[in-house]
Amino acid sequence: MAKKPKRPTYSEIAKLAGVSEATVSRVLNGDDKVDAERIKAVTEAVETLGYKKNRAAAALASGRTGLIAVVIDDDLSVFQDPFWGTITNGISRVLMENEMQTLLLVAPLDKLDSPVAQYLQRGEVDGVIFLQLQKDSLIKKLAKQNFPLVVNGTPHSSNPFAYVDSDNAGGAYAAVEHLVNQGRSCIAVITGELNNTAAEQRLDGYLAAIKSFEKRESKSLIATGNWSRESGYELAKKLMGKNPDLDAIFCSNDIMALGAIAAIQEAGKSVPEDIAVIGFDDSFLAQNSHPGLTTVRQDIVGLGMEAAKMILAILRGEEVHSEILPCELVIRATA
Amino acid sequence: MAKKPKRPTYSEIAKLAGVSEATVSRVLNGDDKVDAERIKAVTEAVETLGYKKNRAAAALASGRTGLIAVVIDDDLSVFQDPFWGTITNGISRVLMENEMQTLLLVAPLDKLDSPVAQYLQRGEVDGVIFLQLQKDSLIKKLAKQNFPLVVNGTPHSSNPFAYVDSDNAGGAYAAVEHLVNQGRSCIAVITGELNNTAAEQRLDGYLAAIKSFEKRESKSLIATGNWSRESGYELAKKLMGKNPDLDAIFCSNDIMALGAIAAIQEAGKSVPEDIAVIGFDDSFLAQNSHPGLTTVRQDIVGLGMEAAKMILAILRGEEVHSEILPCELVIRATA
DNA sequence: CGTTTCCGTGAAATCGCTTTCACGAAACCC
DNA sequence: GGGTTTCGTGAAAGCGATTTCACGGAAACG
Repeated sequence: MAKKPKRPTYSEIAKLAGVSEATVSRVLNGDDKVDAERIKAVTEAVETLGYKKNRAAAALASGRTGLIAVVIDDDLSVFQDPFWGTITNGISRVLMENEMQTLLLVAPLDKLDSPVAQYLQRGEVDGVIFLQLQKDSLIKKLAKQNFPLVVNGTPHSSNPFAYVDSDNAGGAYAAVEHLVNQGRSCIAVITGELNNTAAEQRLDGYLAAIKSFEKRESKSLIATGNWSRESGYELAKKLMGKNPDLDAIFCSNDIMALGAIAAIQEAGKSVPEDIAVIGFDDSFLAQNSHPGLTTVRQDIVGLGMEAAKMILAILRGEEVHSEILPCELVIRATA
Repeated sequence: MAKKPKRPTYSEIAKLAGVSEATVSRVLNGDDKVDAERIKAVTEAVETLGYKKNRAAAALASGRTGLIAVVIDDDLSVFQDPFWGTITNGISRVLMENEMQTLLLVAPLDKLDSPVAQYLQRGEVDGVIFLQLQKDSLIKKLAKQNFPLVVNGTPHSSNPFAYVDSDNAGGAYAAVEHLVNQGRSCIAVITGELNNTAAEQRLDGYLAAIKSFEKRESKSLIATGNWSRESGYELAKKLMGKNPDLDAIFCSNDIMALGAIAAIQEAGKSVPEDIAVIGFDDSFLAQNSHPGLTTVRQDIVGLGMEAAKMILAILRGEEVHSEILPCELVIRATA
């Protein structure tokens, strides 16, 4: 099967460098209390022999595997969404630079004793990054056990675990601000499902902006959607019906924005002349829409990179604080 | 950091089952030449102790890591594409069922001595699945070394490695057949970049169908695109210009199809009344387009699952043959 | 019935690295 | 200056499986 070129081991390095294997280990693991000369000798020996550590052996001896699990919930059409691919890219990049590997765990998370749950608690990985926190019972359990973990997305209550998230509220605020600057005065919002913190935060950003720019506030300008194109379409219709002077809609994601645009155009109005529309995510959909959808972009790779950095910090025993990354308004044709 | 509930080892199992550790190993690794009674005893002991194998130890002793790498090229906007997330899902599922883990390697593959290349050859994984084979120098090298690998996508020449792919030609054929059945007679094609085997195969399928249904064949009906919306838009314009009686376009992906539709509508014609359009991929884009895009769906999860099964078979030392999965025509509004 | 082959089994070596422990030398203290 | 710390170092004991090897009994042979 595989060839056997017999890779060098500590034994050879130790011999060549004229030190003990223990010292080789110390040097290779960055233990500082080693004589500079020996460090140099070992480093050179490693170099000339082309030594690469055997991870399995290291893992067995140390109990640390060098693996970080990225857990993705299996259900849903999660996989239609390029989001997780992008964030995983960011994670993987940072981990690789730090000699750690990314282990992908795709599985349903509902049950506390699911294979994944067991796997994680079995010490097969050093830490875990959750890409979604809807079903957080497992996360809570692990957090309670003090298992190194980082979550993507803001948790509901003041949970005890570190997380990374985009500045959803800030992004929404910027979107509304842009609409205001364009002279829009009757600005509506179509939210996502409100049991979701991202949806909440985007709504909060909208509300904060409306208040701070003293635009019209009204229940009739707030429509609760469910992220789907359908809901964007229907709710835009409703909003237009209730508010004849409506001149802008901020949608909590791109897909709903596209639905809303369809509804507006069907009603014989034009975008953005009559009604401006802004989405959220800057998804592939937004990038390939016509007219080009103005939207709020998240730094998804950045989220992944931050998450990875945080888990590494946790493993080093450092105190970590959650990170909120800024969003960027991408102005195209619809607003 | 982590707790120490001291997991059971072979030693405990052996004691409880009244056999040697060697026998425990034999049972747990499916060696058949063990007395049925002892197998039962060991199995029960494993059960009552809740034993789970320590992978690091197994890896060290056996030289097999239980890890399969999934390699994705880092450059490009690969990550905008949900494709790889979906296929990885399929891979992961099958591997998990077989007690193997999915290791994600995201990295540039151009150089033969890139970190990833080194990593793979270092025996840190048992096998590898490549999700893209543009830059196949590394793949060829590994294949030459007899390293267990599977590739997604049809390789150019008769390369010596196993691959999985969708039946691109068959899907294209079905699309054209559908157009023919609808009474279309002047059917054009917009291809992808032709250095790409998928683009080639889709074109081949188109050509085969045109020939077999005896529709008009002409260079002027074949436009070479580059997968982008822009190229779909421009080429559709050109095709309409050259062929006044054009009544259908088959596009090699959804994005170009969307571009083509825009061009057609701009020219004052309607889809599908005047000109029918079919895409390829059934991407998120297609699923959320209006009017609904008729397109060809690949079984992407299936590709992943097949790839995983193949690598497992290779590891078992079995002979494997490449797999071509059928595509399915998804009929919506545009054709 | 004696001899040879076959087979299931356990003892023990091994995989390559980490880490504890103890030791001698150097540095510190009063 | 004697005694105590501190510090760098190497020997050696694991880590928890796998796998080779040799043994003894059963089966097969002549």
